[in-house]
Amino acid sequence: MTPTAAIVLGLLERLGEASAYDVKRAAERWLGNFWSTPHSQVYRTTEQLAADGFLAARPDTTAGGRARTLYRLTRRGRTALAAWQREPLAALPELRDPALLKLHFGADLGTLAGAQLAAHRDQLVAYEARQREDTGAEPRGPWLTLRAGILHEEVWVRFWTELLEGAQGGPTRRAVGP
Amino acid sequence: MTPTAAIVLGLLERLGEASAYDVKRAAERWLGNFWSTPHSQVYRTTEQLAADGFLAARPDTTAGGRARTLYRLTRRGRTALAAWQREPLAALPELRDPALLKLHFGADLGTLAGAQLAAHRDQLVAYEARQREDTGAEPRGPWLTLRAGILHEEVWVRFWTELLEGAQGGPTRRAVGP
DNA sequence: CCCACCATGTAACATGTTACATGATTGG
DNA sequence: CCAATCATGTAACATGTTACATGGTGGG
Repeated sequence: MTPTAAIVLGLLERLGEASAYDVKRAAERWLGNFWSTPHSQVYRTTEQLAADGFLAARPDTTAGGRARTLYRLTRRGRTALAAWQREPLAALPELRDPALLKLHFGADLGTLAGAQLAAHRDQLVAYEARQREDTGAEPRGPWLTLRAGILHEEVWVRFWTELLEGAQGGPTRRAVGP
Repeated sequence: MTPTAAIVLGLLERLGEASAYDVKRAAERWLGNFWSTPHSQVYRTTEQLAADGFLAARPDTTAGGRARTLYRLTRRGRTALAAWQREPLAALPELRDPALLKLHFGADLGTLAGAQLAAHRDQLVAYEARQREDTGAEPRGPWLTLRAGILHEEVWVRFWTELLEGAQGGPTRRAVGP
């Protein structure tokens, strides 16, 4: 079960019968915070899952609008999703941030830290705004992932801010202390 | 310039002439902290960079040992690396953590948070040990990326700890406050 | 001398990214 | 009615992952 497959199954459970495009929009709305899934990926995955019997596909016949395919979970899909939800997960993600690569290889601190700091600040503001919109009524999952995003953005802001301040102090000083 | 290409060029600048395997080991040592690069990827990239004129390749002729190819930067490679280092970078990384997916889709909090917490704690301990080994003499880049790793692990530990405590309080309570 | 592990690759396949194409819908 | 945008896909290519293959080397 690849992450994308889990996303499609999980969202279709919520959406009932839906098109690949619907799934893509739901993914943006609910997961866009920490996981992006290009639409081409979603189309490929729905097709694959249907071929493997996890989804049932049928053409949409409603009058008007372009032809499209609707999907819904089969019993098998539901079972697979539930099994995936139950499995624990000990694997850790990598930071894998290109900005850290540049930092490692000696990019100019002021330039890099300035650009990153601005971008992370914007992201943090956007997340906080979204968090304020949250009524607290919906399931906890989405709220918690948003909180994770906020915590990490706070760390990035702190990290690049310290670097920037250190860079202003001159290149011979150590930027941050232990 | 893909990230992998930048890694290969950056490491070869440091290593002088080296084999793909040497580059892979250096990547593990220096970048393993936040970026993994499977050896197959490194072999493909050195070959590609050589074909494009960024690296010069020559067979290793030293007696004994298996035949292998040694690479070094060409002038063009050096120029490309310097240009990459100068470019600012405003793009942000995604968390893209499978554990957050499970969390979003309602995995059991106790199980998931327990497994993640243990793994992140181990990682944090390992990073802190490595940081203590650091003499402070080497270039700052590697030290700074290690620090970034530590800050993020601390956040993860905090995040999953709060969830775990919230889960013990019972599923009707909100796990964490704003 | 043989087994395990290091070193050096190649190959197949899955995933992710980018670009192309084109039919509806809607706002100006 | 035209342009922009939403919706619905397909295709090509790059990257990442996993598995295979096999030659050296060093320790028991």
